[in-house]
Formats: sequence, structure tokens, C-alpha cells
Amino acid sequence: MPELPEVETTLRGVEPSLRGRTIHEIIVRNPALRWPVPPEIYQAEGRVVSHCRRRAKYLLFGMDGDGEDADGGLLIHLGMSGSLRVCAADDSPRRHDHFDIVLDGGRCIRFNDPRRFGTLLWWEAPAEAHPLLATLGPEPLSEAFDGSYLWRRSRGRKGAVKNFIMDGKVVVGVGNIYASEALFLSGIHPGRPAGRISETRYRALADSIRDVLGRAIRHGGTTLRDFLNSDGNPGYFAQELLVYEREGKACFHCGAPVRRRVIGQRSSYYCAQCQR
DNA sequence: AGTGCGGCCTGTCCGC
DNA sequence: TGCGGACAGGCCGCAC
Repeated sequence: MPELPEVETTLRGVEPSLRGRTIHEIIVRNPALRWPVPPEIYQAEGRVVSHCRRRAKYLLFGMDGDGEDADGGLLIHLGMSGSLRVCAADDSPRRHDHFDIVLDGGRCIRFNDPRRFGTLLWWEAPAEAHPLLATLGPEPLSEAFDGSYLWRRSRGRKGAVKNFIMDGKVVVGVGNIYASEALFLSGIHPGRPAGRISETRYRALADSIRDVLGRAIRHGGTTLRDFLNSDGNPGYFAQELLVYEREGKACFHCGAPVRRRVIGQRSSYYCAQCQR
């Protein structure tokens, strides 16, 4: 469920409670997540969280380091339905609360995930060498990401541009909602072959991706069904969505009905008038 | 190498 | 009210 803005919102929510604290204990109630929770994660017990950061949709909490040079730490992915919340360690767990990171001082970071597509793993420095992180493309909000990069990477690709921008090896963090939104903002039809789009149009697309992700972060993410931030509150970007889940409703630009089409097994929303 | 698909899970909603 | 099926925001791993 959570895309980049939701993961960033979660990071900003948990970091103040986590950084500089000692992990007292990790309690795993259900280790059957996307991958079984490995015993290595217990290395975190008794150690200080020196930094918290995000890479793509992965949360990385480093231990006992100075700056970002910790020798290892926890890697958490929220999957499609996961969330982290900050609560008192003695609050009774609810359904699907699969693990707790218990901190000194009586608080804990609690992971809830109905669908169990989430992840709790251990990484060894350098984090970027972890198999899940090693092949990832650039961050969409970084300098390395722009229209000419997208254009270069897309040469020769015949698949739909929507699948192309959702490919984490091309650029990370663009999920189904924001892909539809960014393509609408830049006037590009989601089904257009990626290799047959000009550099000029890719510049517009890169700008739209930055714009929509940046605005979604400022709104605390998008809550369509079940995303909650670390305080247990929803995000407010859903009211800003221009095409996503608006099938049959009037395009805000031209008034034509918004269409839905399955591309790459995911629902895609677009305006056939405004997007070519 | 690029592309498409199956699968991992539970919850919700919709039509019969 | 019950039941089956489709669908949901991710992403790996496999076959072609």
C-alpha cells in the first residue's frame, strides 16, 4: 500500500522517538512476513539507534554509528498494508501487530500489517550492498533523477511508460497511485511505449513525478483504505488526486470522463483527451 | 536484457 | 444473510 510519500511520512513520524534511543528488546509475535524474520535482527537489542533513513520504500535504522556509518541495522518494508506506530510498550497488541521494537523509556515502535507483505530484516554495512537495495534506481527527489535520465533509460523499451516508471530499477518509489497522477499531470498516455516518448516530454514527466511526490509528502501521504501514519492518523493527499479512482468522473482539465484500464495487471486511470 | 506473469496474504466490497 | 470472486497502494523470482 504505502508508496514513497507514505514511507517518508512514517519515517518522519518514528524518527524522533527512535534516534538516540536504546533498543531494549524486539518482540516478534508473527515471524511469517514476506520473508521469515531472521534471528539476526536480535543483534539490535541493547544497541543505540544512531540514524534513521529511507531508501526507496525501505526504512533503514542504523545502530551505534556516527552519522551514517553504522555497521548494520534494521531494514523494514511496509509492503502493501503495513504501518508503524509509536505507542506505549504495555499497550495491548491488536490484531496483525506482528512485531514491536521496544525502546528504553517504555515506548515502542509497533508494526501492523494485515496482509503480511511487509519485511523485517537485518542489513550489514554498507546498506546499499544489501541484495534488496543493490539494484535500485535513483531516488525521484534526488539530483540524479531528471528527464534526460528517463529518456536515456527508456530507449528501446517497448513496454508501457506506466510500467517503466513503476520499475524500481529505473526509479524508486513511484507506485500505482502516483504513476497515474504524474502521467496525467504531464499529459502522457499511460499505455504509450516508453521508448517512443521524446526527451522534452520526459522532462515534463520527471517534473510531474517530483511535484506529485513532494506534494503528497507535504500532505502526510495518501490514505485510500488503510494507510495510517505513526500517530495512527490518515494522510490527506487523497483529496488532491486528479485521476486515481475517479473512473467515469469528469476530467478536471477538459471534462471528459476519466477512464480506467488495466496495464501491467494494475488499474490505471487517465483522460483519453488530455493524455496522448 | 526486457517483459509478462504467478504468488505471497487478508480484508472489503459487489453481485447473485 | 451467505457465498464466491474480484480487487487492493509492492515486488520478488521465474519463464520466455
